[in-house]
Amino acid sequence: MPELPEVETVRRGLVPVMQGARFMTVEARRRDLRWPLPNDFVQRLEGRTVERLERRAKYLLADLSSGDVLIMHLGMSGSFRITRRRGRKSFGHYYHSRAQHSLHDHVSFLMSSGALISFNDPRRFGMMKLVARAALQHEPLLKNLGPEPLAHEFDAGVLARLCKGKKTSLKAVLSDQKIVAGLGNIYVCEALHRARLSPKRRASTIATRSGQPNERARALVDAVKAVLRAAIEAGGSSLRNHRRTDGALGEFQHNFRVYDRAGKPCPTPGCDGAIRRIVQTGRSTFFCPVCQK
DNA sequence: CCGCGGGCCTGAGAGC
DNA sequence: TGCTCTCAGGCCCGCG
Repeated sequence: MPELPEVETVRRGLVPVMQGARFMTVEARRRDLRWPLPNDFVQRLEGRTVERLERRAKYLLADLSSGDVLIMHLGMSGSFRITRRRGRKSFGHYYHSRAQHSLHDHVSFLMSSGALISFNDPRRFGMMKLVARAALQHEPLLKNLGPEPLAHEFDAGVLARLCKGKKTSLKAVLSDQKIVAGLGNIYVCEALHRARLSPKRRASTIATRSGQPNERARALVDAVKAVLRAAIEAGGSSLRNHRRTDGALGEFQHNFRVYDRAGKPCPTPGCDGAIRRIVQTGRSTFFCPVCQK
């Protein structure tokens, strides 16, 4: 489900109720997420304060007063929902444990801010993991991630160097979290269309032989940044599972130019092509064969 | 090292 | 209505 804009939308929703707040009660109803939650999961959270809630690629990172970092990932179908704790303060635990949780609400946090945060994930491809902050740079989930696409360090030169000599497609390269971290199937397709580059194009063709960026590399980096910024602005894309933490839908799906639009006319001004769906490395790709070269 | 396909899960939607 | 089939926004692993 969630790519960078959706995860960032979730982060922004959680910050007001999590950052600076303490875990009062933690419940793990289902521990068998992508990987099992550790046995001491609840104890290592309860009583701790979230000092900062950050995002790296598609991971949420909660920096805790204990020196641990809670790493969270939404997988394909994960979402966080905030409801206000009802009743008197002393009834907090009662309402938490008896809360009207629904099927697939696997983990919940009752925070000192008064918020009840529920993690819902039907497919259970999501995960939560606790690691010591001091060991974070060795964390296997994070250590091989490429640059953040919205950071200054991600530019045409960096992308060109990473694509130099690569025989694989631009679609595969942009989907690779080791090259650039945070894009997924939707935003790769959307960025390539904005840059007018074919998803089938060999990645090496955005760099000179020496690895210098060409005009295509610049267009692609600009397109990636633009589409991500616009999608964050719109609260992400809601296809089936993504919701903002207040339950509202994201809006960026209304701005898709190619994703899930097979057969529809290409939105590029002056282009009379129709959007096509093909399969690359097992996943759907949507593009316009006329204006994307 | 690199790229590909399979697998992990559940649910929605299409077609019969 | 209900069955079967396909597909879904991610990522790890093993294979060649």
